[in-house]
Amino acid sequence: MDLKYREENGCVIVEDVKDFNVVHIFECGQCFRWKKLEDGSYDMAAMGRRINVSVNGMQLTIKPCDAGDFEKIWKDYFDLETDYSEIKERLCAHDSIMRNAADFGWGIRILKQDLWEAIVEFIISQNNNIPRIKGCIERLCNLYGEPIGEHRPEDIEAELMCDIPSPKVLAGLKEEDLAPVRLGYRAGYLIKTAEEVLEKGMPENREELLALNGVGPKVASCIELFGMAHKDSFPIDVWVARLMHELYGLDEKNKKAMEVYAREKFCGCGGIAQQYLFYYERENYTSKND
DNA sequence: AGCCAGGCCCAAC
DNA sequence: GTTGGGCATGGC
Repeated sequence: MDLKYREENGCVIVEDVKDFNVVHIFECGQCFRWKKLEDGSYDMAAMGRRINVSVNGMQLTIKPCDAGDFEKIWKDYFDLETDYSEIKERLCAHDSIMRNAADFGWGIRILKQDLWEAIVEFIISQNNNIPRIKGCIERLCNLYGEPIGEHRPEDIEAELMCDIPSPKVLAGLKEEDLAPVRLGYRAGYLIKTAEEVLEKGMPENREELLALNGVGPKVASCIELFGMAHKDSFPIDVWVARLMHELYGLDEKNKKAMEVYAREKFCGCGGIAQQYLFYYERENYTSKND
């Protein structure tokens, strides 16, 4: 795909961006640190940068940003060279359930996040709920992460924007050092995993992910999907298991059958399908019950 | 107040 | 290889 973009006033502006909605992307459960500002744009510190992202019509603005950073980092981070319309056509052609889910979360894109960040965040995510996960990660970053970016007076929380702490920093901690973060039993997982990564380097495949302490099949799938851009990876948590039963009639306990179904029916992008379904199920479930 | 959450580890089969 | 108990914490 040919990306039309330009630098302007320290920003990069991308034109003709389709299938891109900041709420869908940042609130669909694939990431936990993007902060919504009052104007509807989103802020984060990551990849050694601090940026703000906004969309106006089909125009995406990343600030501050230059062409070098855009080409090197954000083009892939936001998966801008993938045609999601074409993927949705294939996924929904013979699947009215998927059609509803993809109509609902039409602007979702699977982010290619920093691998170490994905490892840390999805270890924390296990047997946990999304509001609390966000709090844990924010406390962890504020306590042990590197501050990033300029303090902008218009942003009250600007000075608190910090990156995910490095393996080296986390490997040097004791569990009691993490007590203020309130990670529960996950604190030990995080420290041991940081030690393993420091010693052996970053994992490169599923087998190496599963060897990390606190990483099982579901967390490994999330790391593959959101930190390695494996769009066929199909994480099955309690929400996905429930929806595969409710919507597709599969046995709620049989994860093997769900993996087979996803592989055979979801056109080689089970991870994208999963994210449409996950967002659809969660938003409808929570709005139904309050 | 109690059930639940983007599950995993480990021991016992 | 599979199954089940235990697990910190706090959102709702």
